[in-house]
Amino acid sequence: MTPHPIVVQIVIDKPLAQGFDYLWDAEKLGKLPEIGNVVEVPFSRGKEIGLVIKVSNHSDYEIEKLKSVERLAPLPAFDPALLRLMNFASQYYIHALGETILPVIPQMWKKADNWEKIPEKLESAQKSKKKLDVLAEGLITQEQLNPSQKNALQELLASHEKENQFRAILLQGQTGSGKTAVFLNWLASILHDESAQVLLLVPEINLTPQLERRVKAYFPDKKMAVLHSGVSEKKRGVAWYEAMTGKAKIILGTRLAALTLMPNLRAIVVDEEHDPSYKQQDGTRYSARDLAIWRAHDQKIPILLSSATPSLETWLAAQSGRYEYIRLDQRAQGASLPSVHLINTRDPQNQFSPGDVGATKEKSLISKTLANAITKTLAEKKQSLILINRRGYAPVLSCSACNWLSKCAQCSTYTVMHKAGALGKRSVLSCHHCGLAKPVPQFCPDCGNADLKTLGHGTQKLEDAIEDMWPQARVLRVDTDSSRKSKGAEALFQEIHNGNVDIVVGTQMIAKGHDYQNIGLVAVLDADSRLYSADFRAAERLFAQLVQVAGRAGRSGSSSDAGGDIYIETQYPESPVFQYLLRHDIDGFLAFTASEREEAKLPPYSYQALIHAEGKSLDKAIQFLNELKARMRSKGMLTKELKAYDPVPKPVMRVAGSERAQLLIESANRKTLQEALEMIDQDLRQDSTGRISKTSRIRWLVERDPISI
DNA sequence: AGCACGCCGACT
DNA sequence: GTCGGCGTGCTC
Repeated sequence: MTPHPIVVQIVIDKPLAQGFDYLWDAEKLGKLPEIGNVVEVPFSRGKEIGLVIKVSNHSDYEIEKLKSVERLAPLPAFDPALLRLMNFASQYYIHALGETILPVIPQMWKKADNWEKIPEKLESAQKSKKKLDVLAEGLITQEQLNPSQKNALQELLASHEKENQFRAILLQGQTGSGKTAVFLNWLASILHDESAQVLLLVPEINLTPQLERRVKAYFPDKKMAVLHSGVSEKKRGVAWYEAMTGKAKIILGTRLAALTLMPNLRAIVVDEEHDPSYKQQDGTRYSARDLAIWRAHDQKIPILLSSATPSLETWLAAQSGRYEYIRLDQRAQGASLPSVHLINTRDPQNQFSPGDVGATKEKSLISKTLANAITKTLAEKKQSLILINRRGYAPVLSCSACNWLSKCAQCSTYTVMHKAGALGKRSVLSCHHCGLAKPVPQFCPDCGNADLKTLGHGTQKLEDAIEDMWPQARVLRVDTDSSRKSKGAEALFQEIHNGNVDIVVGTQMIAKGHDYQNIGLVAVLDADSRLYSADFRAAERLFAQLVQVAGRAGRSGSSSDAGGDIYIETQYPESPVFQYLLRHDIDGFLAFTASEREEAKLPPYSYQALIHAEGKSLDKAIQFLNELKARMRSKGMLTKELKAYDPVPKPVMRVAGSERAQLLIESANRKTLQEALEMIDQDLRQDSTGRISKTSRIRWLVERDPISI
């Protein structure tokens, strides 16, 4: 053993708070260790991929017992800026450092056996990429900016001399106002510097080939790396490598891209910054938008947040001057705002009566008023989009004789009836929470009665009803089921673009990220289901979705007439969500929501965290959380500053056989909450005496800034 | 998180 | 007598 062994501390992808020390054999590995190196180490009986977080000559552990680093990945070391971000994320979201860092490494780099063969792979990827570049040529690379866009761009560029400085900018503008063109032009100016890299974050569902092509067309001579879960493993591995080596200048990706190493990162754009998909819902439950802002601040670079309906947090920051505020209210290309129509479904005038021609009251799932509007839209040779946020045929099957309802065997939910597909597949009852599907029974399992009825309706049933009502119309259903069956969502969207469809029935996914040219009407059928929810953010989300949906109807760049119509069926037309929407008053709605939240001391006027607990029985989960709360009290943590509510079952209490509960913790003070969460985490991890009995075998998780409660 | 070790109940 | 339940501790 050498007198001065090189010792490195490694973190691995396990929920272990500490790192582990290993010896570094510089001769065998060919290099001295660097903080941020990706390595393979022996761990327990197997091997693990880890990251070097410390290099020294000693270990608190017995040197003789140290194992050695096996291999060093042919990757640049994670730089200090990225490690600062990882450290912050790990602390803030109360997750082990290793569990925060390692999941960002693409699968291709997690197999150490591949490391030697990787250069070839990278080369073959280069070649196949060339083809795409050729395809991208010939696309429009410039767009005419209208005066409003030019102003916005000027404002962005004006403070450009403030290099090396954090700036947060909210770019707020209606759908169709041309936000994308503005920020792409802004990024272009930053990319004048040959080595500069920019990060463009988009919500999960918005990253379509369309957008990718558009960005590519803007920057034909810049290398772009696309990072999202839909990209093949190999491509992702290559893109990630190109981002971290600085080769790729434009990194376009979903939330996971926010944690990618970019050595020359100079600007960040978060498109649709309010979108809930920026919040990761498993693993480290981070908000990619919030982390991006932290990163921009830390690295002293500008970040632009773009949205038609900003999150309340961002909007307030812009209102108060903490963020720069750029408005873009003029719609591009003369497109005008759609007219919003609220259909009061309680008003009999809006409903079919038995004597009506066309559809009977029983048969029609939509109001008479809406049906008339669709007929009119068809006559005008325009397309209609009909949204209902429930896929399948019907949300539940029931027995007309006894009170049997189709329930999932392992979850506390009803199973959704899905009708047979074109491929002769059987109709099934499927659970949308655990995925379990079984054939639809012929007879009631409880009483044997053959008369089983569906309750409620989803996209499939609506599709059937629409086909019945307008037999001559071409109807297309777009939801995760139909896009799985055909060649994916893109193929379906293409059908709409090509004008091969008259009426589109689908879930929210139709409304995202696609600019259709010939939409005359958009209808939302189940808005009420999300209006009065236990989740205080439901109205905000619904509003944002409705504005987005309305934007689809308003896009009519090619035709000169006014924007289309949006119809919303509701029992509560007087609700503020709809009233502000009627006036297209986004700021009014946000101001109203802000005052409500302030009064109720809800976020962003307070800070929250959820402790999730999951166990074999609900009682055990609740008991665990009660014990935790009692411990918090006995430790004097529950003060005026920090409030713990009572543990409650989760909205879907039982999933895949385990039962779940949650405890909400709230404080007006961010730091108080942070400290409390750290204490709770330590307390729960401690394996010393006096800890909460592990007898109940509860799996628990701390979630910071939950977006739905 | 896994996984092995080890200590108590119903049974191939 | 064992199989296997799960509480406990450990992983450099």
